[in-house]
Amino acid sequence: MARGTKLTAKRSQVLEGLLVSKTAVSAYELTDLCRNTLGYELLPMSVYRILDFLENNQLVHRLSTSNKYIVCSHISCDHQHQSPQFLICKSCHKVEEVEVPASVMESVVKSTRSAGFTLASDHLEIECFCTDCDVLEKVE
Amino acid sequence: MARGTKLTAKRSQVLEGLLVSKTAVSAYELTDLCRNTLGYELLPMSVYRILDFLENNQLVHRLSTSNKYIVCSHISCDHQHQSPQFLICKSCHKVEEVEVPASVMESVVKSTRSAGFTLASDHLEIECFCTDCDVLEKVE
DNA sequence: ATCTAAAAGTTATATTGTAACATTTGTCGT
DNA sequence: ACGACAAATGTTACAATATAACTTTTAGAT
Repeated sequence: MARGTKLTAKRSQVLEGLLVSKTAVSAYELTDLCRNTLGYELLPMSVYRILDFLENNQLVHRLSTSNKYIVCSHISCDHQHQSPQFLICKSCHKVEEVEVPASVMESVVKSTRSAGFTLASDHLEIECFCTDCDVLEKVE
Repeated sequence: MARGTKLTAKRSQVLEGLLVSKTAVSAYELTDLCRNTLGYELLPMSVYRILDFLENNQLVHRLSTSNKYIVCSHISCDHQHQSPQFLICKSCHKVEEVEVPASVMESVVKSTRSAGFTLASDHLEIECFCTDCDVLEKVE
């Protein structure tokens, strides 16, 4: 792991919460999950801080589209991967992770650069509806 | 405009606020701007509702990455455009709009479909740092 | 053992977003 | 024009999210 890096007990607990969770969760949802399901004593403030740490150390992704967090799927690898692209259901927040094709990433980097910007995220987020929710959307 | 569609006085005021603003703004920022700079009587609740309306009528884009709003740049056109891609400065929220290359959009649609998802947004959002803020980031 | 920096605890509060219900306004048929 | 109905807006209260500021604890280093 990078520097400034100790995976303390509390941090492991939060990470465990994320590993247990099947969907992306908010800081508060994660706090509840850790307390109610796993029996850990944690307060939202700590969870926010720890999520910050975990994000900085590439252990979790923060989905800014939904303000939720999801564990990095390559948490146990030590080699490089393509950038992840998260398909996020707007309705139920189910998340599907796929790799961003290199060509797409190149295009994004290129347009970013030529506008004088620097890429600030390690992934792409796409707002979607999953199969289940898509049906519901149309019924309503 | 689409159905259910009346651009009332209040709605115009909110739209005017967005047109005046140089960066993407949150609902609360927009409320302040409308009240303080433009002298309109508006409450956040109304602004939320009106922004909803404006979004549904393709007059504004909601940037879910930052929960801010920006006026649609093609507000006065009647022809079709490529999907916009917003480069959003994480720090100062300056927004640059560029067109998404057709090939990129195809790829996104394709990966979305093959995961069984349906695209739910009319644009892409890329988190960046602009030139000014990028420097600051590195100094801190 | 003591000093120090990092981590975690604690409390309060700022910010953002919505629910629920009341009132006003505009549109339509008669 | 009149009443009826729907759409829009007003109003209040509150839920949910996020952070600031300060205190205490913990883990290493010397």
